[in-house]
Amino acid sequence: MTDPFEGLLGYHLRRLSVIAMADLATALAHLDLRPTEASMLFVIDANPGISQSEVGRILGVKRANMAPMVATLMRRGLIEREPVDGRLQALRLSCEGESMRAKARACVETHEERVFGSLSRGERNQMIAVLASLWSKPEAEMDVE
Amino acid sequence: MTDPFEGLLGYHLRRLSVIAMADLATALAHLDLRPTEASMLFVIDANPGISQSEVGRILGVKRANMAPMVATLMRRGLIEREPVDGRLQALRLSCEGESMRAKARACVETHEERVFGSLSRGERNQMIAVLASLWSKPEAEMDVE
DNA sequence: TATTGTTATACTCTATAACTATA
DNA sequence: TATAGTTATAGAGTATAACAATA
Repeated sequence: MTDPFEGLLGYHLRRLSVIAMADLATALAHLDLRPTEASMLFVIDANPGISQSEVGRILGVKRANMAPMVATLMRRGLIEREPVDGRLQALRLSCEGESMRAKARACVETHEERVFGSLSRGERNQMIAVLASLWSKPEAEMDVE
Repeated sequence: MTDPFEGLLGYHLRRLSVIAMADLATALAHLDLRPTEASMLFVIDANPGISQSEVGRILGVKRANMAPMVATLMRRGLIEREPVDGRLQALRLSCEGESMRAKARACVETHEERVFGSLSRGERNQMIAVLASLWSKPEAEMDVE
């Protein structure tokens, strides 16, 4: 029988994405981190003093769902908060947070090698360029909130 | 600031997959179908007489979650069931199911054009080949149940 | 002993709505 | 009037466990 998904890019995109996410989630669980929490550490590290709304905007996570995640990272002492004005709060990694970020980064890179190791660096970069051009374009059309 | 996700294929894979799935879900909602239900119609159409366990195995959906979905499609008169032996049930599309499958297929193709339209057919096929080689390989290592 | 199909149930992720405090 | 942050809650999607019937 003919494969009904043969020409459907979206189908294959999703199947691989699900497998990759499951692998990443399992790997990060050893650090007691979820994928989104690790991403938050990466974004805050790259943008010290960023607000949590902005982190959510970058990652595509809604304000309402950011609150409990930030609370969790605060409770664990991985990030610190400092008021900028009456409503903005600047987020930064603590020492433990920076240490955790480094471990998470290593974890993610091992994961990438495990899942995408059969592709050369050049092939991966080419894929990244194509994927990024497709998902970072629809910002205007998509309703990110 | 440097983009912390710049070299991470998995990140871009997921971001695009989420956007694509949201677009597909919205499009299929006009037919009152979820993406997985549409996929089921495609698989049953391509494999008349297939069992629901086998459909689940192909799509990566667990037995326990297949039951209510099959029940829904039966209730709507889109698929029919015939006992093969005491435990296997052969699934087939009804007339209405075949009509719905055709509509869903058109819907999916329009969706693919909308999301991936900036890629040539050749680029898409190349992407599909790479993605398929990555996700259809780990069958052995992954625990699909 | 392994498999099909079913039910019940829990957990995660995400979405909406409403609220406050502030710009 | 718009935005930041919070809380509560509802809805998908997916996970496990247990069961009966059958191979």
